[in-house]
Amino acid sequence: MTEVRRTRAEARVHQIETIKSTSRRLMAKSGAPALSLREVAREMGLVSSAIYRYFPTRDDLLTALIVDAYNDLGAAAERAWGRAASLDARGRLHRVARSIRQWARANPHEYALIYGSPIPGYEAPEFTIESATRVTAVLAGIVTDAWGASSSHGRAHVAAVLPVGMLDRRGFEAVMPGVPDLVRARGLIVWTQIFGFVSFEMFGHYKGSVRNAHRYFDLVVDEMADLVLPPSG
Amino acid sequence: MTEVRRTRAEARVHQIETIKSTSRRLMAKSGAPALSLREVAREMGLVSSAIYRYFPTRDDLLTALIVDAYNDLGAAAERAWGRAASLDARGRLHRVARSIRQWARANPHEYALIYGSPIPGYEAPEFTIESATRVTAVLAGIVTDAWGASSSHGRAHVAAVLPVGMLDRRGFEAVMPGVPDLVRARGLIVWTQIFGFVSFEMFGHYKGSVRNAHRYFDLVVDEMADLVLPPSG
DNA sequence: TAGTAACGAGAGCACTGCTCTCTCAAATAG
DNA sequence: CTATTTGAGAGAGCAGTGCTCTCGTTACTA
Repeated sequence: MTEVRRTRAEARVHQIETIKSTSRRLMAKSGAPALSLREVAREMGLVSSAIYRYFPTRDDLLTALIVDAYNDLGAAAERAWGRAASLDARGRLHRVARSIRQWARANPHEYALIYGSPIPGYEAPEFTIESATRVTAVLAGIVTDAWGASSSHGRAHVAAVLPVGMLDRRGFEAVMPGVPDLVRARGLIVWTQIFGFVSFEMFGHYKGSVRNAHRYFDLVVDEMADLVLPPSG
Repeated sequence: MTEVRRTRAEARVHQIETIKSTSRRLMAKSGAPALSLREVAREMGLVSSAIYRYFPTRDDLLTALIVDAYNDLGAAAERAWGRAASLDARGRLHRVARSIRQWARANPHEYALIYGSPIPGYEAPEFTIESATRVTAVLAGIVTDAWGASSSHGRAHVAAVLPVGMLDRRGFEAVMPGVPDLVRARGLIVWTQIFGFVSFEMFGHYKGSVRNAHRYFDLVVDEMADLVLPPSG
C-alpha cells in the first residue's frame, strides 16, 4: 500500500494494466459477455466514467483482452516448443498441441473470447492478426522443419498439384516456406483439428461420445502427425 | 389481415411461433447476444412483460431457438443424405458435409448460437441433445453403412485396439453399431474437422490462409473420406 | 352461470454503455 | 516562477436492458 510517486505516463500504463487485470479476473467468473465496465470501475474504486479515459469503448477493452489472450496462448505454445527441442517432429507436435489444450482448459473464457463466436458487429482490428499468428507459426514451424530435413523420397508422396488460388500463397510463403502445397493444405487441417477439438471439448459437444479426453486427444494428434509429417521410413 | 377466430390453445402456439420467428428475424440482423425481449415485443406490437407469459426468461427463448436451429440443420443434412442415395459413401459424405457448410453460411447467427461459445452460466438442458444428435447421426450413418458393406479385408487395417474408456461405448453403440473402435475415433475426427472448418471459416480464422474456401473444403472432405472410409480396393 | 385461469398493459427496480460538465492537480510554455 | 494547457476523476443524466408486480379484461370450465 506504499503510495508510489509516479509520473503521469507511468500512472497511465499502470491504470491500463489494472483495468485489464481486473477485467480478466471478473471475466474468469462470468465470462466476457457479462463483463461490465461499471463493475470493473467499482472493483477499482473508481466511478464508471473514469474508465473511458483509458478505453473509449467497451469493444476497445475487449480488443485489448483479445490481443493479450492471443499473445498469452502464443507464448505458451512457444515455450512448449522450446522445451521440446530435443524431440522429433511428432513429439514436438504432441507437446505444442498439448500446451494449446492446457492453456484453453486453464483459461476457458479467454479461449471462448478468441476462438468462440465473435461479437456480432465487432470487426477485429488489423493489429490483432499479428498476435493471433503466433500459435499457428509454431505449428507451421514444426511441419516446415520436418519437411526441410526430409529426403526427396518423402516428397514424392505429396507432389500432387493443388488447384491454383485455393490457398493464399502469399500468407504461406511467410509461415511455411518451400513446403509442398498439399502439405500446407494438410497443415491447415491439423491446425483446424486441434482447435476444433479444443472448442468441441470446451463447449461441451463431446459429452456422450468422448470419455477420456486426454487419451483421445493423444490419438487425434497422432493421426494428425501421420497426415502432415513426412514418412519416417 | 383476417382476424382469425382461435381457441386459446391455438392462439398460444401461434404466439410462441411468432415470438420465435420474430426473434430469428432480429437475430439475423444483429446476432443472438443483441437479441432483446423488449425489441421482440415492440416488433409484435406488445408490451415487454407480455413475452414472459410464453418464455419465463430470455434464456428459455434462446433455448427454444437453439433447439430449432439444431433441428433445422439436422433436417438439412438428412435431406442432403436422401438426395445422395445413389452415390457411394464418399459422394454422400461430400454432399452432407456441403449441406452443413451451406446451412451455416445461410444462417450464420444460428450457427454461432449452437456451435460458438456457449453463453457462460447457461447450461444446455437435456432435451437439446436429441436435436443436436441429428446431424451427427447422418454422418455416423454414412460411415457405418460403408463399413457394414465392406469386406473383412478392409477391417484388418483398423483392427488396432483402443485403450478402454477412451470413447463412450454406450453412445457409440447407438449411432455406429458394429464399427471398429478406431473407425469410431476417426469418425469423431471427421465430425470435428467439418465443424472446425465451418467455425474457422465463419469466424474469420482462415483470413490470410484460405483463398477459395469452396475448393479447399472439397479437399478437406476428401482427406477425411480417406481417413474414415474403408479402402475401396 | 359462477369461478378460475390466462392474457396483455403499465409502472417500476436495478442494471447496462456512454456522454457531458465540472473541479482539481499535474505537466508544460513563456 | 508564473500562466496556461492538459488529463484525471466525480457526478448527474440518457436511453436502453431483463425482469417483477399489480390490475383490469376476456376466454375457458366445472
